[in-house]
Amino acid sequence: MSVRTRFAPSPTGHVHIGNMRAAIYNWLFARHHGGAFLLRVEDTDRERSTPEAIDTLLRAMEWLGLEADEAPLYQSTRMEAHLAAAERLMELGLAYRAEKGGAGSGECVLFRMPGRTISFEDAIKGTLTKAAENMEDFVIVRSNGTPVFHLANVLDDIEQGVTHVIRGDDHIENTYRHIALYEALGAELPVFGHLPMIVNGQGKPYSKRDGDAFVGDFRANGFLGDALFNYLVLLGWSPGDDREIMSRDEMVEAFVLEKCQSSAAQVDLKKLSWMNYEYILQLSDASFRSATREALSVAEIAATEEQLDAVIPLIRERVKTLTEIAPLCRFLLRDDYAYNEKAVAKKLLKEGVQETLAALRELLLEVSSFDAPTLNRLLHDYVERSGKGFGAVMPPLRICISGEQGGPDLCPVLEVLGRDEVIRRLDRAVEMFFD
RNA sequence: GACCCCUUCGUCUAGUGGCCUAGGACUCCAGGUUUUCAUCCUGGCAACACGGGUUCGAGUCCCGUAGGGGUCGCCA
Repeated sequence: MSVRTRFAPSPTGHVHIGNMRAAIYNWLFARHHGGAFLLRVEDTDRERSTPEAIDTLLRAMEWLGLEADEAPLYQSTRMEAHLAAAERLMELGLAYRAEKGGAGSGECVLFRMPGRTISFEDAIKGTLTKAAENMEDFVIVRSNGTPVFHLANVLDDIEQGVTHVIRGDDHIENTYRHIALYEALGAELPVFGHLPMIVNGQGKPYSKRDGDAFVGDFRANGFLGDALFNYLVLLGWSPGDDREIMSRDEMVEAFVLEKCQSSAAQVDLKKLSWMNYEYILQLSDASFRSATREALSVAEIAATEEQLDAVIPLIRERVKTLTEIAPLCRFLLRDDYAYNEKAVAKKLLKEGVQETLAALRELLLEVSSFDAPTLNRLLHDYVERSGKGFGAVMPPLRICISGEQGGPDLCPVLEVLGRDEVIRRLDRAVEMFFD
């Protein structure tokens, strides 16, 4: 039988990276075996499962490139089948009506656990066992007549022909119950594989306060879907060799459950940033250009296509995340940039700087051609003649025209700004800091 | 508390009894290239949780201990 895996999230409006990693592993596993990856939306919790929440889920999957092979199954449409199965189980004596104390009132339907030890071979963790005396009968239909997760989940997996259930290890306890349900329903057991949790930078479980654990937040923070995908794949799995940056094809080819880790993994934003940088470098010129256009638009910085032509080469290999684009471009496209106080204090308000700037002003005004190579020669000559050193010349000039101590290569920046603008900014800064 | 799961550098990991004086990557630190900014190059710091076994030999197998996590809903 060909492999069929599924991602069965409950749409809540946020998609946690732990869930998304499970989706990625299911996708990879199905692709590796030439099987199908399915999506089932477990939307039976009416309160939380809004159209917006489902949209958020779908968008997150699209962003990461996780296309499903069949139309999604919405669990809410399957209630009749779930209840019919409960009836069947009651007829077989495998489930029964009863009053159970607690939240509900009235009779609900409980599934009768078989009363024997249940053991299964987990594809990731090995043999897992739970003794009969530690398992109790559980509710499968509420007293209000709606089916409970366990019943719905198992029935839908059977319905969709799921052969491998790969999910978080917080489901291990559920799996013992689910196995009993499969058997009672006379269905063949799928292979189960339980993934360890993903924890935050402090090694603790992600909580509501760890806002950056949602897929949408990573996107908003300037990470690329492919980069997050690659990072998440490596968080709990490895190809068995030293490869890290991998193409989808390579991942699909190498992905096996046996190489999954069985202990929790901690998210390291620094490493994610590094990986994101590597992916940004691999972006096509057209993709980077449209990313730049969007970043500038969000930051409300206007730019013509000609300006983009000039600015992009300066920043192309300097951004680790897309969110760094706008701040880096700002001074190139507008003159209302702020002067970094620390930079000013450290590099500008120093002995001799005013004279240096005055000298540079003259040279820049007179230089025959205002292009980067010429400007580079000009600055070199000045440094040599004045004996001041680049450290005393370049940084002050840079701060005057950009407000910052760091940034793109200086001479090309001067060229892009043009002579008039550079002189104007120079005069403005000198007036501001030295008069 | 009961039951279940987990444990190699700070982090992600390689390692399936000898190839391990434990390898790679990220981070960090030190040099070098670039006399701006950044990149890049080289080097360095740094781990088998602990205690018992089994074995000629254990990071790798077994048992304990400790620590961490999960589950104990008429949520999913």
